[in-house]
Amino acid sequence: MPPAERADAARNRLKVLRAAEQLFTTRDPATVTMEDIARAAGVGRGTLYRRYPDRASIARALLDAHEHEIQEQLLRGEGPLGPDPAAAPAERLSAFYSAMVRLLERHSHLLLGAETGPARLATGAYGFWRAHVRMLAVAARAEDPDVLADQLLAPLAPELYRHHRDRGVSPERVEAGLHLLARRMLGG
Amino acid sequence: MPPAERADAARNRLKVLRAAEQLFTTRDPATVTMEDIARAAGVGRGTLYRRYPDRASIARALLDAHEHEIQEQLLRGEGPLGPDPAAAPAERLSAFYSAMVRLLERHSHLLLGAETGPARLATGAYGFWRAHVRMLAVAARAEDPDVLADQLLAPLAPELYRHHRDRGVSPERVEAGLHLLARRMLGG
DNA sequence: AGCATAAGCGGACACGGCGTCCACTTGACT
DNA sequence: AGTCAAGTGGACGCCGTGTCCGCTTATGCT
Repeated sequence: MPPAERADAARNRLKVLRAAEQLFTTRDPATVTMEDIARAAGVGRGTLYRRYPDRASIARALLDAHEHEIQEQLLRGEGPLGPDPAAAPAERLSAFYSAMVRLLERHSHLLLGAETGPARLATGAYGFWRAHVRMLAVAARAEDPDVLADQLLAPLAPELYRHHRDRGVSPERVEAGLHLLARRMLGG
Repeated sequence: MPPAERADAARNRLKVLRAAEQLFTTRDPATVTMEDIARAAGVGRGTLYRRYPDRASIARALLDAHEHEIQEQLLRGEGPLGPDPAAAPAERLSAFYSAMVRLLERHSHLLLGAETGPARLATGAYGFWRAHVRMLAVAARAEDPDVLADQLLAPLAPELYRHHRDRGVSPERVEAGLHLLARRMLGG
């Protein structure tokens, strides 16, 4: 097994994560540099690079816990979010959309810091969401689940969510639009 | 009126555009640098910057003609693509989707070179597409046309299209998915 | 044709972020 | 206390960006 993390390393990891979270929520995540984070955390550049190769990996580390929580609920949770066989696919997709809107609302800064553009689609998390939505599409006897899954996930793009919010659109309106999408595309 | 473009300037503009198009289609657009383009075009960096402040503006110049063609058809064309009052909104959206898939298929390299991420939503072209789709949503008596329009445009994100194509999904399958979306969301 | 002028050109330059490397420090284990 | 691997941090080289300015060349006028 891997040797335990050294005390100073752990201390620095926390300093880095705190500083990064602060910076991401304060400024435009795209403009935050590695050096900014290192300086704010009070560590050297080398120390930062030792653990995190780039900005995205730091954002991902910050998101990890939150994303895992949702993934956990999808796999084992109660109600329409979890694998309830009684719930219709459309209902389960709606519940998933709601959970994602909550995630976006709370952490869109991090999501934007994590990956924007093509890289997002190659993420492990994205693969998980796709697998889930694809499964729902299959359950709803959709024509082409592979394509449909990505198309149903497209409106969750973090940049679109931020765009809406910045223009004064409430999370509820976004959610309502997504629920309609779920009902129309997977509804009985 | 502005003085006419000098002959050498015009010559260089063409050299730049040809070189850029070549580079964009050959390599990953994201990795093409200004210097690459200048070198390939056989002009100095200063000359390049004189006209184009960044890579995106070059890609946009290359796209311009194609996008205007579609915009022209939306405004004045025949059939369901144009402003045919006899065509149902769902039908017109399907026609729009088909046109966009053709554009993506032919020029996804340029679209990726132009803007990826948040910037895309602030583009003039995107605003035009949104206005069009919004109008169709209104015609179909949709609940929240502003939000719906963006959600209907989301699956046209160039990065998603490339992602599909790279995984062996045919344009026809993408198009079929979009047509289904159009029918379900705006259909009678 | 010759000239004056402004538009165009292009390379040198400074800046900033990236990622690496390595000599030094510090913590863990005996 | 001693050993040694893990960790640290800043200096360094690289690359792309965008600007600036002295030189060149097209153009229009006489």
